[in-house]
Amino acid sequence: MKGSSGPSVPEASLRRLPQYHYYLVGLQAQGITVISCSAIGRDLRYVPVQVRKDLQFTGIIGKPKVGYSVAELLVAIESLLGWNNANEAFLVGTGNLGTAILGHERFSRFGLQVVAAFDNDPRKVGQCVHGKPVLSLECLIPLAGRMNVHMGIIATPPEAAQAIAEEMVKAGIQAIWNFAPVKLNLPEHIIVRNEDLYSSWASLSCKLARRLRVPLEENASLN
Amino acid sequence: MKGSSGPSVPEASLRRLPQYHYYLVGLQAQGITVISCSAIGRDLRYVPVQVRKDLQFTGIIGKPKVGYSVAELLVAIESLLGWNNANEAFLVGTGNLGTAILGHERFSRFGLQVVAAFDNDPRKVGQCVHGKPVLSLECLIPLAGRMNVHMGIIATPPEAAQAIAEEMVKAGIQAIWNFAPVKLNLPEHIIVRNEDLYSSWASLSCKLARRLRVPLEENASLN
DNA sequence: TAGATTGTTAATCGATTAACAATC
DNA sequence: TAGATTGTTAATCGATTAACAATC
Repeated sequence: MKGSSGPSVPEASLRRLPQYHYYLVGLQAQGITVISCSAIGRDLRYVPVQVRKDLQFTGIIGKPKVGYSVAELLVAIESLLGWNNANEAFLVGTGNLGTAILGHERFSRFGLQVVAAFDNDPRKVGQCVHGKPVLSLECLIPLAGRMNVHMGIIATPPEAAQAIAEEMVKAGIQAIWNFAPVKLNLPEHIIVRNEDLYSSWASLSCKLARRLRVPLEENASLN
Repeated sequence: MKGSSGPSVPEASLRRLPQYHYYLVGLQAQGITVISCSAIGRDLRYVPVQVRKDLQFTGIIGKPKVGYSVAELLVAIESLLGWNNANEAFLVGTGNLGTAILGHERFSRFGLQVVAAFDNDPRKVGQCVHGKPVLSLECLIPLAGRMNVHMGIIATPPEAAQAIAEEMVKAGIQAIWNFAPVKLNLPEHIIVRNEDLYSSWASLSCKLARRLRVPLEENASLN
């Protein structure tokens, strides 16, 4: 039993959907109203059938020989991703990264609204960062309940992340976006997304090291 | 022909290796010198055989009934990921995100050393951000050649990303870490890693929307 | 109509997991 | 030795791609 909201979207498709979204917004700005899988695939470098499979999860039905309605797709993707109604979120940790996230006003267009930030540094508490109040960590639990916040963002040093996450769970938060490079140990039902920059860096760094290590002539045959 | 550096590591393992690394550093700090797959798996929530498969790519051979040498694993992972010798990198875009990356001094421990930042805002050029000089974009190509820099980080608004990436390629840069939410169109041989925060956000947001949409009783059976 | 494009079923591919022999 | 743990081969699973019928 998968609930009443259709089949669950595979992680891989979920990662591509925002790319289609960004692309479709661009098309709409150019006044283009219909688009085919092959055109999307050409511009975004995916095979057309993959685009088709992904778009099927939106429930939008295309017209053979014509394509899909750009406007319909946009609405459907936003609805599928939950971007149509705002998620209010708390952010903990107002270092460099936390500050950057607070300042990224573009997020608000995609349903993410950070309503308050938290820090344990008394010099920061009481200040505003990018227009958001920085509060003491002790306020997190009482405020989350009162404001009915379901989402938490962790941008603390790794050592603090687990404790903060547990606080968030106690506060009734259901989904956590974790920017600290630690695996969080939390109850099954909490939705966690780890944004591990070291993992990404590893991928890049490994491939470059490989490239620089092997003789130049071999590079062509390397992927 | 896959080059002379052993079999290429699958992306999925590559993403887990930094997690093992972080975990092993912690063990070493506690004075633990050997560790088994089952212990790693228990703490990091992976099945032991997966840990074993991943660790095999390091080339380190464990001792049955004992486990793996923590020190050996650390050295091997660092070498595999190319973290043992510094990659000098250029960063373009000194907005919130670019500033955060520049300030993340922890990266330098993992072989990433940003040597210069670039921006097209004349008010920023000539300043320093987190100790790194901000230069005019025109300096990128000549400097990259002279300093032999192979890595570029893009932290610009999406509209600028493609043009910057092309500049980087002209400058001889071989690997690009792209934080702008656009698919870059570049020659095959350029190594690109997209750090698309919207993709991550989509995954989280979709799952939370689903959770909040379905009746509470069904949540238990939802994953 | 003819041809391009969608929708769908089947085949392929790669990654994860299971099973089990080898070893300290 | 007995038992835990590694290393490896085979089975499973899911995602991608190929093939083809349906449709405007």
